[in-house]
Amino acid sequence: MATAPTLDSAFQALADPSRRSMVTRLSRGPASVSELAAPLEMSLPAVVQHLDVLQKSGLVRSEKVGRVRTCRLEPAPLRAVEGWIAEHRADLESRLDRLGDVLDATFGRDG
Amino acid sequence: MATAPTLDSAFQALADPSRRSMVTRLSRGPASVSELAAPLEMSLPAVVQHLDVLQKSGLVRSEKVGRVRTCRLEPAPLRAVEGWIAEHRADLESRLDRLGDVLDATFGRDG
DNA sequence: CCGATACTTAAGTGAATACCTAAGTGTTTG
DNA sequence: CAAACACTTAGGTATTCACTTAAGTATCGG
Repeated sequence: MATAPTLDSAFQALADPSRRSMVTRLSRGPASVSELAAPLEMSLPAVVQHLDVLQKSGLVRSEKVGRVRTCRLEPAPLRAVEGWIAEHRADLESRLDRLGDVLDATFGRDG
Repeated sequence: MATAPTLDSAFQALADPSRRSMVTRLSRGPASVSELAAPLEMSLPAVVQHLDVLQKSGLVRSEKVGRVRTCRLEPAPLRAVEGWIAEHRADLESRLDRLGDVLDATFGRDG
């Protein structure tokens, strides 16, 4: 479970709707802090705190040029989170499928 | 964004390693509260609190028969979370792919 | 029917979150 | 060079979170 610390902070980061809205915006391309802040009805420092959470989780990277900080979404942590869920859903659903088969075999496929 | 409230609580629920360990256990089949608690080094009430979080998020459902409560994983919220991430990752990566194409076209495919 | 089992409820605590306002620090622009 | 701009830092508050212990409440097994 070496990937656990990343999953923790990534799931945590994605748990907040404001941060998900920032991720949605960034999935369409890089953006400045002000651009990320624009649709959110909160102070700029609050937005920056959300951005910190996203950066600490590795989901977002940013660099400052002049006075504007440009933020980008990172694919890797997104893939890690998607992978974790996909595995568990696959385990669950294959088991549910087999259960369906058993029920079919026991009671007949057209019940 | 009608699915947002579910995503909130589902991501939140999955942000904790104890709760993810419970989900992992349940992806292999139904389990009682004590079975979920066994590998976790915390009190039973703490485990039940985590279970409540999982249930309120819709990820887990449970029913009590006699004195034992049996918990199961629900596929739907797992699919919703996976879908949200898949969409955003797809947007991001297709954009990164196109960026790669542009760089290739500008500088040549073998640099 | 009595003790063990499997939770369940209640109440409390310390740390982490999600905001805020106010006052900075560098960068550009007129 | 002064004002506007894009953050950045500092500090404060109210709520939520992740636990804890202690004391219940229904089963079930002998």
